[in-house]
Amino acid sequence: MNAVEFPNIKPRQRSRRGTQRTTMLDVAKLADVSPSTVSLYLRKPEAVSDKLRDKVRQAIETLHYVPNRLAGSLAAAKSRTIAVIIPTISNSFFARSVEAMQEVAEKAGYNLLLGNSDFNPEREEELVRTFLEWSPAAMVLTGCHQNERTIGMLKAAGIPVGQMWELGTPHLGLQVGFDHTDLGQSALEHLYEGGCKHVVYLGVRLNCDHRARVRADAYVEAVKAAGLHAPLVINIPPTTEHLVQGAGTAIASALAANKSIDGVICSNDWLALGVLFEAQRRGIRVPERLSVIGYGDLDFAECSNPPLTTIRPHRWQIGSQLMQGLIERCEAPQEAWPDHAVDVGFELIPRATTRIM
Amino acid sequence: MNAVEFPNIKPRQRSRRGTQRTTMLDVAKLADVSPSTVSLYLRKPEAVSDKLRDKVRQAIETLHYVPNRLAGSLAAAKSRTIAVIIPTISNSFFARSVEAMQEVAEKAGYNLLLGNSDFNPEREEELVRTFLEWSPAAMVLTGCHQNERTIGMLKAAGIPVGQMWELGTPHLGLQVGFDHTDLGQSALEHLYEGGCKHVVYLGVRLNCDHRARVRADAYVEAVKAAGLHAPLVINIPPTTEHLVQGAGTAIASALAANKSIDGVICSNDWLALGVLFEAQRRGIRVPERLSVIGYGDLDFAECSNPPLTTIRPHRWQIGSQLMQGLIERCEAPQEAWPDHAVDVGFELIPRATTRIM
DNA sequence: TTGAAAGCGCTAACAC
DNA sequence: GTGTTAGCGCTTTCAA
Repeated sequence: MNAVEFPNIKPRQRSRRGTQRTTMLDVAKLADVSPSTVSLYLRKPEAVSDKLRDKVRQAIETLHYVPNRLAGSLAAAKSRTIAVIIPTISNSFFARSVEAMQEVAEKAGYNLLLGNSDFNPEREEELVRTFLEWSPAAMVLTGCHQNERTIGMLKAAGIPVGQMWELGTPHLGLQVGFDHTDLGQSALEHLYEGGCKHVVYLGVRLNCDHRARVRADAYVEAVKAAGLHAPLVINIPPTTEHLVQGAGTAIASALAANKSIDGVICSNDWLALGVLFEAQRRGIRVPERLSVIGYGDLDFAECSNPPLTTIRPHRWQIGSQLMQGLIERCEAPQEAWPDHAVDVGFELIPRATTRIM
Repeated sequence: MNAVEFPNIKPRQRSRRGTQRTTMLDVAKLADVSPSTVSLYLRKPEAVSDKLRDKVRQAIETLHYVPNRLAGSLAAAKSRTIAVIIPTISNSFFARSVEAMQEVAEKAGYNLLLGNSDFNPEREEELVRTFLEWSPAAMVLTGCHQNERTIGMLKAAGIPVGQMWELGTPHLGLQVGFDHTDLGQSALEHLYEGGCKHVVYLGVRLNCDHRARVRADAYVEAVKAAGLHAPLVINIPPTTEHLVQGAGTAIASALAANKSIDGVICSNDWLALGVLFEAQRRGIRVPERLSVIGYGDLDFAECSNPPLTTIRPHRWQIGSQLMQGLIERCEAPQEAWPDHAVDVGFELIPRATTRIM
């Protein structure tokens, strides 16, 4: 049996499945203008007459109107979100770049969708696929070791793509980074110039961190070219929790196996710190008996004992320049997106863990 | 003069402002089913018959169809994005929690929109406002020092809200964190128990980092209660780039001003490291002459010289538990969102920079 | 189990 | 400068 049917008392309370949310229409009604005027006001306030501008502003305020970006982006077929994929957040190298990107993006009215790939191309692919569903205005990737499918999706998406921290192929649009081969060579040269006769390379995750791998490879080639000794790359097992510890252990056993080692290039400052701690523990004099060079110029590098010689990447600059360029592209026609690479370089900071002769 | 006008050859190439993008309609046509069947397939594949399921799957594959989440979220009046606001990314404390949240969120099919407030309530407010425009499914904040307007917006939004790293008021929904007052007291107690007679507190950004401030205040109260000496809170000027350095300088001058100081509680392990470096430089024996306790249990704490006594917050757990709870709330009716606080505690790790008697 | 149809809240082309 | 109107691509009743 049917219950007594009330006629629709409320004359269609905002449609079949209304959300009660304050909409642009509500604002328009209150301000006594058309919805498109409200829309225009929101996008180009200067194109609205003073009188209406005031009315609209006031209506928005009294209603606490919050525009729905979902609807806006859908209608405009473009969003103001930029997707960023980094290997890991817990790494101040990338974190600083992300922070820089946030700052730049926000000023231009963009939001960041963040994901971490954990140095895994398949996860990167998955993230790109998911992020693309949000119609981002642009996409930022770390390095240039994307797989085929990722590249394909990105090409098909037709949005500006940025790659940071590395220069090379495949080139997906805008690159901001520096030459890791150059960096690896510079580190070795610095140690040789300081009088080292036998330099080893200490790294972690060399199998998945492509950039560290490139630096290590550069070291190997440069050692071969110099011909003073055989190259040795030590890859610390990635028990991430005890990275610093691992470096100490690794260098200790290398030193035990080969007494002639007198220089270490570390894949990052954390490892270098571990080496320094170990040297201290064993009474190995740094830099006389063992020279150490790091990478990153992290906070502690300047005041460790002794202060660490290291190589400083321009972490902030990488992020801000890339985002700047990307946003420009977002607001320019696609024809104005030539492939472009910006080499921001790096800086070798000689301190007290290496000798200068 | 008008050019020769061609009649509309292409019969309305997907509407006035079509985006050429492959849509659900394209898939439906190819699979020879209705759009709603495709939609259903995407959301509940098991509700579609085997035959149609296959046809749809195949059509999606051949067309490389990527659903448009913007449209989906708009139509459904809910999205699968969760907004996260942290003070700063370049801080492995929060970074680890974010990583944990990412992992949990992703498994459940959610994406993270990230923003950093830089410890500034006004920036936080601005971020909340912006993020709300995206109709997030939930919102995560750090700590519980939101301003009135932020709280108002959040209440009005009617979405699950999470607060991490701190327990207290205002309570906006789900809190996962620990008691910083307890932590401050524990640190002091530990030093007193080790025989310290005069303990100072070393911090940074105490004016904006509420949690560090709470720990410092707890120290002050506990010192007063013990009555052995006057409390002293040193607030390092926030020249962030040389945090470790700053700690060394600060402790050096404190020690010079008052020779009786024999213990330091550091607001984080970085500062503690700076103190350790400084002690080494000046030949101050740790822990005999000066005991040091940090906070964070960062990577290097275990293998510094001497290994650092510190307090470990459960960074990963905070993120994963909070996200877990939030997602549950997203999928439950609003009535099932009682205010709830989870105290995950912390762990004091005694190592070699403090004495145990 | 499947399909038709009516929006979700907004933008943008166009006319006035 | 302002309003009218037709979608953006999807979800979700509702009826078959």
